[in-house]
Formats: sequence, structure tokens, C-alpha cells
Amino acid sequence: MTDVAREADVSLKTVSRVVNGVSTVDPEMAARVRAAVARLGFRRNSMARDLRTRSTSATVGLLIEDLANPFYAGIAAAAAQCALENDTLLITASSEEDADRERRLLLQMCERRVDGLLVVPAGSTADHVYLRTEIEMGTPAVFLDRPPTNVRADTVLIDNAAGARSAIEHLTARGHERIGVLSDWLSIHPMSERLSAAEAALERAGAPYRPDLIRFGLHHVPDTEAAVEEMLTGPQPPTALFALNNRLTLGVLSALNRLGRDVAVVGFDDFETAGLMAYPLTVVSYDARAMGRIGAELLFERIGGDASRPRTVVIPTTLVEHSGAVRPAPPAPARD
Amino acid sequence: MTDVAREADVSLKTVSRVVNGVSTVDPEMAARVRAAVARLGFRRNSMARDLRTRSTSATVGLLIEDLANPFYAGIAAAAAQCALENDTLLITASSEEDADRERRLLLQMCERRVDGLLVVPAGSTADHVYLRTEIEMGTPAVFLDRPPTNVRADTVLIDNAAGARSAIEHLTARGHERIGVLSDWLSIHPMSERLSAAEAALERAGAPYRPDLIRFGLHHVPDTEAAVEEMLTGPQPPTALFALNNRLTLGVLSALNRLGRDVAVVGFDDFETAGLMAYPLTVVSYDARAMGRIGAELLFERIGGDASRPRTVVIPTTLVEHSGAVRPAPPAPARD
DNA sequence: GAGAGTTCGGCCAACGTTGTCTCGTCGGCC
DNA sequence: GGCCGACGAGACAACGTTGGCCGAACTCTC
Repeated sequence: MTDVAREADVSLKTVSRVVNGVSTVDPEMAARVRAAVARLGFRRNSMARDLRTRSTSATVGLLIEDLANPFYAGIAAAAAQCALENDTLLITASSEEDADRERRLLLQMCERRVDGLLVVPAGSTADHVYLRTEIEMGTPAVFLDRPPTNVRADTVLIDNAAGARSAIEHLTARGHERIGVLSDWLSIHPMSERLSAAEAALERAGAPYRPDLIRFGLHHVPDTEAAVEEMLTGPQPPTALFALNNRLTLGVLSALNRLGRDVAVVGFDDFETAGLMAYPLTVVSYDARAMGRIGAELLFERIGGDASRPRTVVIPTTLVEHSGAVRPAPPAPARD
Repeated sequence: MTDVAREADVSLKTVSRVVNGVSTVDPEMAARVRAAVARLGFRRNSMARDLRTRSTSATVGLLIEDLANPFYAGIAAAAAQCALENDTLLITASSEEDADRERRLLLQMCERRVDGLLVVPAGSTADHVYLRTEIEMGTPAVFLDRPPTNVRADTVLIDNAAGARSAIEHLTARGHERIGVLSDWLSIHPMSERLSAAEAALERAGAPYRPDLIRFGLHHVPDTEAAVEEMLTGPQPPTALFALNNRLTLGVLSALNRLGRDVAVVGFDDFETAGLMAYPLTVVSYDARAMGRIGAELLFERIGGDASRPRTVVIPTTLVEHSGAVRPAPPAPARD
């Protein structure tokens, strides 16, 4: 900035006035300053500025499980959009379900003085006490998809119980009695919620409790495929499968395709190509982007000074039946 | 920090030494300081630190088109992973194909003193001269998927020409003579590259140039569906379609499903569920995550001081034939 | 021509932290 | 017992920017 002042032959103070848009500056002088700024390629150092003005850093942190998962990517996109509308940049990081990594990243963000945090807690036994201080010190946090542990804060959840219930009821209403359920790690809160709601719904429907039809701890696609294969090749295989998240659903479909089997499938989480699959697929659908958007909106209210009691927003689910695509006979085939 | 010093009854400087792990501090004193840090919930302000030490901000910026698109999400995830390995946080933003928005966001990142930039240029006529100064001033930039305009910098591209050529050759080898091509905005560099390579390959194969079988400017799914519908309901409809990116491919499949038509489809960009579709689908595949990873690695080399000539890395493509899933007859159906 | 209003420059301090330098203290060694 | 060296702690300035303040110079108005 000193260089700009020298280049434009004005005082340092005037440069500061110009770059801050103070109106009491002579237009000719302001133009000279702007020209010097352009010539020298000067960019205000917003770190120094924020330090001096004690203003916000205009940055929020988003911690999710895996950016590449379309579910989280949707959340991130919605949050980024909301951040942009609030003139704020978004720092994104993936915890990969590692609580320690989550902790390191969140504290790193706090050191960088983000204005707030959006957090999808890692599934492995996380403890968020360390965030209590940060929240009290003025860095609000909003939790997405999974509630926090040992700290109270705004939370946006999906109505997991209703979603799982509707899925099971959909299947039992169609006469299915042997329903296999596939779950990710139970340490992931939505998984345990979905699983217990599914079990309750099964019981209500009079379906006997069959531990051999419930598999959990399936975090990777190959595990899921193996579990499905094992279920279907056993005695009394299930006539329907309920997959508790989008990755599991893909594993199920892939396994069914490989085995050449056709069982009814319901999956938690909708996805873009769900309607184009060879199999009819019913999904528990909800507005994933809304979770990112609402979470970000809550966060910006907190940043704006809202000190009311922590709120919990629950996103409703709907059951969507994708009929499945059918391939008609080729009409005018080329030689082949 | 002053508060911590008072709390621990030591000097400010000693606190600084402790939080920086300087070894020459009396262990008893260090323990006292650490206790005070914990009691007060002190977190070092890394903005002030970076200001004083003139060190890097340990932050890089990533600007992509749309976080929710799995293609860009993959890039982002790979870049974030690489950033983490370099103890760096990632600021992410979406340009939504708006050059002005891109410019604003990138300059905002520069003001925040990111150590470097990863940029997927917006498709609309962008001009990156404004980055030249930044690059010269020590903020390196690496361009992904699309080359920069009016500035030289490291670039990671996909082998669009080879990919498009292999797609067309795949179809012509199977006897297709009427091949429809669907393209996004031609202002998006990979689109024009893919389209001209496709046209050249068609010509080489002796296919007559048919402007009615080439549609471009299709940025949204409904546009694509309409274009496909129009093509297929015309006289002499194509027997094969080549979609130049993943969104277009979805539009094509969705239109085919709605129309109940079956034509051969090749799509640029692979995607997770490509093998589970009702239609056999051939895709031009490549390692999308590699683009993010290699780009980030190049960037960190530059940040590390590498001043060699700008490099261009081209990611190869392969043609993958997904045979399409087939739904067998239900084996043991429930009543229904 | 005088007073009022406007605009710029310069100085100082401060944001939170760290590098440099200096000084005091203590232990050990001859 | 005295001297030296090492080590630990504190004072000060600086990073780049902005806010507050005052004085100087200029412009406008009556």
C-alpha cells in the first residue's frame, strides 16, 4: 500500500480511503490511486484488514465426510451458494469418518478464524466438547445430518425414522415377509436410527425378527456386495432388500445384477440416475440440498448475532417409486 | 495471548514460545501455560501469525463450475486430499459458468492470500489477464479441464480429441451411419474440442456431414431431452447418439426412456451407475480424480518454488463398454 | 475579504503474533 | 570463590491495514 501511495504520489491514508470507497476523495485523485493499484497489481491484504478492524473473516468452514459422495456434494453446493449470498467464502474439508481428523480440521479452521462451522460429524465415536469453547467464544457451529455429542448447537437432521418406516411399510404392504436390511456402521447416527425404525416397523408388521436378514458395518461397496450375495444364496433368501444409504443401494443393485436375481429394492437416499436403472427402485427421498441451505442459513443467523436457544430442523422424507427403465427392442439396428 | 500470559503469570513471549513448541522453555512453566491455554480456550490466531511471519497462509483456492456435479466433486475431493497432505486447507467455490463471478471469487481468494489457485475456467468468454499479476506476484495458478486465456500457466487437460475420436470410431465400426452428436455450449473448451474431433472422425469414416444431427448449446437437461426428441422424431432419425458430457448423457438416456426408443449411446465422462442402466452404454472414461490430484500436485510444486516453464498434462481416455443391466424375471414373487 | 466547509496528509496507535536482542540467573568448573 | 557459559525470560519492533485526530490547504459563499 505504501508502494501504491508512492506510485500515485498521494499519502498512504488516501490510498486506504480509496480502496475502502470513502466518498470524500477527489475523483481525480481516486482515479490516480486506482491506476497505481492496477499498475502495481496491488490487492488489499484482507488478513491484515480483518486483524485491524476485528471484523469477520468472511469465511465459514464446512466439514463433511466425503466430497465425492453426491449426497455430501449436494450439501456442499447448497452451503457454498448460501455462503456466496452472504459474501463469504467456504473452506471445505473431508473427515473421511475419522473423528481425530475431524477435530484437527475443525480446530485448524478455528485458528484461521472462520466465522462459523458447518459440521457433519464423523461416524466413529466423536466427542465435540472441544467445540463448546469455540461456540462460547463466538464461533457458532451447525451440525448436519448427525447430532453433535456433548455440546448443544443447531442441528439439521433427516427424518430417518419416518423414512425407514415408510420403506418397510411399502414392502410389507406388498406382501414381503422376508426383508433383508443392509446398514453401514452403526456408529453413524442416521444408520442406527434407520435400522431401529426399520426393525420396529418389521415387528409391527408381524415379521419375525430374523438376525440373518440384518447386516450392518458395511462401509465399502465390496462388503455390501458380499453381504447381499451371502443373503441371497442362503436358505430362505429375502424377497426384498432395504439399503440404508446411497452407497449401499449401489452395492445392492450391482450384486443383483451380477447374480441375475430380481428382488424388490428400497434404498435410503435418492440419486440422479435412480429412474434410469434396469431395476425398479423405490427410494426414500428428501431434499438434500435443503439440508445444506438451511444449515447455512441457521449459521448465518447465528453469525448475525442470534443467541436464541439451539434449534433442530428435521427434513421430511417422501417415498419415490422409480418404475425402472425398460429397454425396447432396437428399432432399426445397423449391421453388427 | 496476553490473557493467557496473565493467567499463567508469565510473559507474553513465553506463551508464544510454548504454543510454538520452542524447546528452551522450562517444563514447569510450559505446563502452566498449557493449563492456562486450556482453561481460557485460547486458539492462536493464524491470521496474525501469518501476517507477522510472512509465511504462507496454508490455504489454496479451488474454483470449479458446480460442486454438485460428480465430475467436479471428484476433482474437488482429490484436490482436498492432496491439500490435506500438504497441511493446507481448501477454499472451494463454484463459478456456475459465469466469468464475472469467477473473477470476483478468484480475486477474493487472492485478497485472502491463498498460496495458490486451482481453476476450472468458466465457459463463458473468460479472460484471465487479471491473474497474470497474481501469478507474477507469487500466487501460482493451475488450470483444470480447460486452458486459460491470455496467461500461461500449468494446465491439466483431458485428451478430448482422442476420446471423441474413439467414440465415433466405436459407432462407425458397428455400422452406424447416422450418428447424432449433442454438445453443451461451444464456449466451453472441451466441448468444441470434442465436437471438432467427432466431426473429423465422422468425415474420415465417410459419414456425410449432416448439420441436422449436430446440436450444441445444450446446457440444461430439458434442452437435451427436447433436442433428442426432435432428432428422433424427424425423418431419418439417427441410429446412434454421442453425448459430449455426463449431463448430456443423462438427458439422452432419460429421453430415450420416455420415448421408448433404443439407439446406441456413447457418452463422454463415465459415472458411478453407468453399468446399472437399463441401456447398454459406452462411455469415454478417464481418471477424473487424477485431474484434481495432478493439478494440486503441480500447484504445490509451484508453491514450493518451482519456477520452470508452465507444463501441460493430458489425461488419457479409454472407451468402456457397459453392457447394461438386465432384469431377470422375478424368482419368488410375493403376492401383489 | 472573511468565515465556513471540504479534502488531504501525516502522525500515532492498535489488531495478535513472532523475531531479535538483551539481560538476568544459575550451574559448573577450575 | 570467581568466572564463564548456557539457558530462560522479557522488552521492543514489526507484519499490513485502518481509525482517530488535527492541521494545512483549498473552495465556496456571502
